Amino acid sequence: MRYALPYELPAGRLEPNRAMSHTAIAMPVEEEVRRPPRERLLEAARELFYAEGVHTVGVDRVIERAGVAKASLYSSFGSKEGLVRAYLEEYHDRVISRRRAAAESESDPVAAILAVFDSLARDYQRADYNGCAFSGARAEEPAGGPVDAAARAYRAEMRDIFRELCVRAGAGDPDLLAWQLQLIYSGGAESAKIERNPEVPVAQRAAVETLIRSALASP
Amino acid sequence: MRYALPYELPAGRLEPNRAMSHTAIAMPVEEEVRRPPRERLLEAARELFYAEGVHTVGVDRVIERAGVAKASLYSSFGSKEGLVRAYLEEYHDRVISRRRAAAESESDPVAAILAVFDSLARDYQRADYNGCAFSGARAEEPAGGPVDAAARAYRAEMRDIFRELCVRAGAGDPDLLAWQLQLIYSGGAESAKIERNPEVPVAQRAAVETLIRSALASP
DNA sequence: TCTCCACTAGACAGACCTGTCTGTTTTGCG
DNA sequence: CGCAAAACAGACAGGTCTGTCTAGTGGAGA
Repeated sequence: MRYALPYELPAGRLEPNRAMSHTAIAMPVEEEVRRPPRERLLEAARELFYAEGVHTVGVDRVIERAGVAKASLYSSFGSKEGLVRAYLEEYHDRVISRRRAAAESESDPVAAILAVFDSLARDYQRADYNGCAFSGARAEEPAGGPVDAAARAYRAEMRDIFRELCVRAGAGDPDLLAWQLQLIYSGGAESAKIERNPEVPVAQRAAVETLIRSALASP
Repeated sequence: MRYALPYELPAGRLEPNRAMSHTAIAMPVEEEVRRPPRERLLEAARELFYAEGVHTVGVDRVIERAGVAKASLYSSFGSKEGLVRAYLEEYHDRVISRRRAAAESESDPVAAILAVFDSLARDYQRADYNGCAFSGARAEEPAGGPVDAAARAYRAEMRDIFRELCVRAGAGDPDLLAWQLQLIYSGGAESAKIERNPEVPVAQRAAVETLIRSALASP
């Protein structure tokens, strides 16, 4: 049925899509290859869920921002809950790998711990910083659900990163120090989210240094 | 029209209400005076909003738990948002006054700071502990709203409590120490909410002691 | 005893939200 | 070119949510 074209189809369809793929003069950087719906959905979900909360944002707003049909969402993720799961999974992997990269950029374990916190503090400067995605998502539903479990897994992995560095640094009680660092880590993210005050990263770094120094001094 | 009673009204009305105000044998403690709807609504809101989130819980569930008509909610609070505001206000006053009481139970400022954290740690042991109500409510809506402002006010007041104690304790930089204590405070609440691990209050207390000791040692 | 008035019970409107379904268009590939 | 699979647009069903409204009830005080 490609013969019977609607009357003004060309104009009507070229307007919303910013495709204009092949004009006479080729665009120098042709990076306008539309990424697949699944990726665009995940990106839209990341932006909207992170900024406004998982519950507040409806699927209609997600598909609108992604520029995708609703059926694509349900064929890719099964349900809104599936999209939320994928959103949190992507967040988990992305943040953990960035923190690991920060840690591995320093060979000295103490410097590595400070690099992890500096990596966190750099996030505070983003205009759209809104705290930890797990902390936010977890607040929107009662305890014991799948989001709760995902948040625990995320925290456990962060704590493992800290613990290994604390062992390598020779802390007297590496487990205790790892827990303490996680207190600062969560508290910093939460404080920066609500206060947006430059004192937060300053206090955070000073506290980390003090706690490490104290842990290294004890036998 | 009190003459024309519905057929089985007595049974129908006595069952849901646990009134049974005056039986033959008087109850020794007649504390069953039904508290006014506003109070019952606030109590139900506190339980439900705190446990499951402001957004998740609908007004129907609140009035059902309160045993109150919907019109009473809207005449007392104007809207659901009004009830949420009142819920957060009550939380603010209740928690702040408990922390102040803990601080004032000790004349030595360092002991007072530790008492504030012990007061927080006692909350962790409650079966229904679910973190800081402001942290939870704030996560359910975008930044810049009234809940955001209420959360900042709550945190500012807690920080004032800490700062005054840090000044009295003679900390080298009382502002910095107050910020550090708030990092531990928020991080402890968040960690205890998700992990429910007895290591949290242990690490919390140790971190507070270390940070205070370090702040007192510096000029 | 009578009269307000706060309260209760519940129906209802209107908005919104998730998830399904239909039909059309685009696109990738042989 | 031609076909099949994927993606699009959007209507729609069924449910839930907030907030309003009506009708009736009970108790306190004149």
